[in-house]
Amino acid sequence: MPVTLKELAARARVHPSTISRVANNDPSLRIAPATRTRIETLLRETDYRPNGVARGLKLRQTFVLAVVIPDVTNPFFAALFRGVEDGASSRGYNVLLCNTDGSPERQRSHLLSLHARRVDGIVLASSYLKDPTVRWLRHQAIPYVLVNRFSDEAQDPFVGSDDLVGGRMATQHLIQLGHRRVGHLAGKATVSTGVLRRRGYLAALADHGLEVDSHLITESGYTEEGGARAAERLLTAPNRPTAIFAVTDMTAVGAWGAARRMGLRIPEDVAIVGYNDIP
Amino acid sequence: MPVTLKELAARARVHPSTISRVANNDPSLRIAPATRTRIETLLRETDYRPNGVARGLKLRQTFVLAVVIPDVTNPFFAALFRGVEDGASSRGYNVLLCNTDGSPERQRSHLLSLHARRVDGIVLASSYLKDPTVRWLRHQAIPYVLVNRFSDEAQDPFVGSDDLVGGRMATQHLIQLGHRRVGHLAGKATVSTGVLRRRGYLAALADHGLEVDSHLITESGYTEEGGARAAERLLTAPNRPTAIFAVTDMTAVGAWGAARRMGLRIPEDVAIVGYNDIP
DNA sequence: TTGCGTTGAACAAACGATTGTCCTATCTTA
DNA sequence: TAAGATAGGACAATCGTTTGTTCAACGCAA
Repeated sequence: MPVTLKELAARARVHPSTISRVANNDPSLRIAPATRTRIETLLRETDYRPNGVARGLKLRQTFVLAVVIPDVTNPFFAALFRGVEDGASSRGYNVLLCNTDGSPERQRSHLLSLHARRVDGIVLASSYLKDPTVRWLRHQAIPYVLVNRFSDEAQDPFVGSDDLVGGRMATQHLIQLGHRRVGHLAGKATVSTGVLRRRGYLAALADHGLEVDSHLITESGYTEEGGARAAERLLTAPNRPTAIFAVTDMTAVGAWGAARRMGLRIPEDVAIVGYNDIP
Repeated sequence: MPVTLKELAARARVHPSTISRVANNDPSLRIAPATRTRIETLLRETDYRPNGVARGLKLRQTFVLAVVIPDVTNPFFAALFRGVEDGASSRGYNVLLCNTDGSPERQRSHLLSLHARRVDGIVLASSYLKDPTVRWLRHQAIPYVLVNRFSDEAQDPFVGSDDLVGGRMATQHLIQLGHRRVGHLAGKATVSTGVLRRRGYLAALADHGLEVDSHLITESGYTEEGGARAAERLLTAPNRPTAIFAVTDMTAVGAWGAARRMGLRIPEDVAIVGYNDIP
């Protein structure tokens, strides 16, 4: 059992508060040098470290953050987490990681749990449009920031890329390579990235006077398998696209695999562009 | 500010302990049905959830686990984490994720922090041979399990693959394909996986009466870049190997990239086998 | 009416740490 | 030498829950 203030106090024959003040280097403490030395030695000998739980209760600060993402095996989110953890741990924080798999219920239950745990802050990268959980979060006392995806309806703290512009640029790139039939593996209509990147795709087509062929747009979700299935639909259809803009890199990878399995060369037979910049 | 037992007690005109007992469905509580209903209604109305920090202090159980790995952007460790988190969160636990980048100091500081936080358990997947941090951990009251890598010197709880047999099988596979000059991108001598897989490699060579050429063994570390650099060394040397056994999949990926850049075909010019089963 | 068993809760002591306040010697100074 | 200052810590409340114990009021039987 780890040592407590009370035990140390008994050993040093002083009051626990005195130990605490020495350990925390409280400037308001006036203490005899000899006593201070005695206590400091004791602290070192016993390798005392204050109980973080008790500390959290008293200070109302846990030094724990949380990152909520769909799935950490997706390299994009793994990298996102690393960024947070690197910054946090160097400042004395630890970071909880929660995977939602895109399930609103899992997200909700995770957030309730994080709230009860009194984490000091939440990075939420799996929000939906008009997300009830985000709505709830707004009324709680916990600082939070939405990442990558946002939830409309209100101004939440948000950091992410401009998906509209990004989707437009990606599509434009394909068009400028000479492609006239550009397909889109679209994200979900309930997620900001999906909606905006699709809108960017449409804008780019309009920019170049290309007509929208609804058969060239198919929902893929955000997984590799989803991308593979969607790409297969697109590429087996009559009059298939010569290029594809995939809503994320993971779906692009899926599309890539599907195209290869169908014997298509990339980029000669079909060009593929993703979105995320994963390895 | 979230609601507390004391506040609810005031509103329901009962003692806090009574609220607690109703909330926890304490069987030892005898209570008038009317009072119980009143309290239950109140609990629902206020959406009361006990403060996890206070609870953790009193119960001496935090319902927090921790996973310590070198780097979550490595798909192998990301998958490892997902496994833990899936099992944990369905049982009411949250999981802290710590990246060490293979640095003993970062590992040590993380473990001290986790200890102070009174996590309920630690999954450590970044231990060294004769690891002082593991040595320390053995004397603490926290349950732990070593994963993937182990630390010798003592019997720690461990789960992982048999790296000796695995390394042997991988190498054997290459030999049976007809390769006579099989190179090895070796892990570090300070890590169990590195040592054992190398030993497995050597055993396989011996099994087939092949001589060990020390030029065919080069340390690569566990990163993609390390694998690339090491493979480059191996492949530019005179009398280069026709096959390579890489200590992990990430190094194999690096080797793959290096070989391609050098204009070598895989597996015609050089065969590559990794270890981990990542996507 | 006295005594006893229930009912229905209140009480209080933890869990460990933090921090504002109070107290008692020992000096200092007039 | 009496009063005030200062040094050196002790005290105690608090953070929000949990849980063993106590207790008043009531009902019932003898």
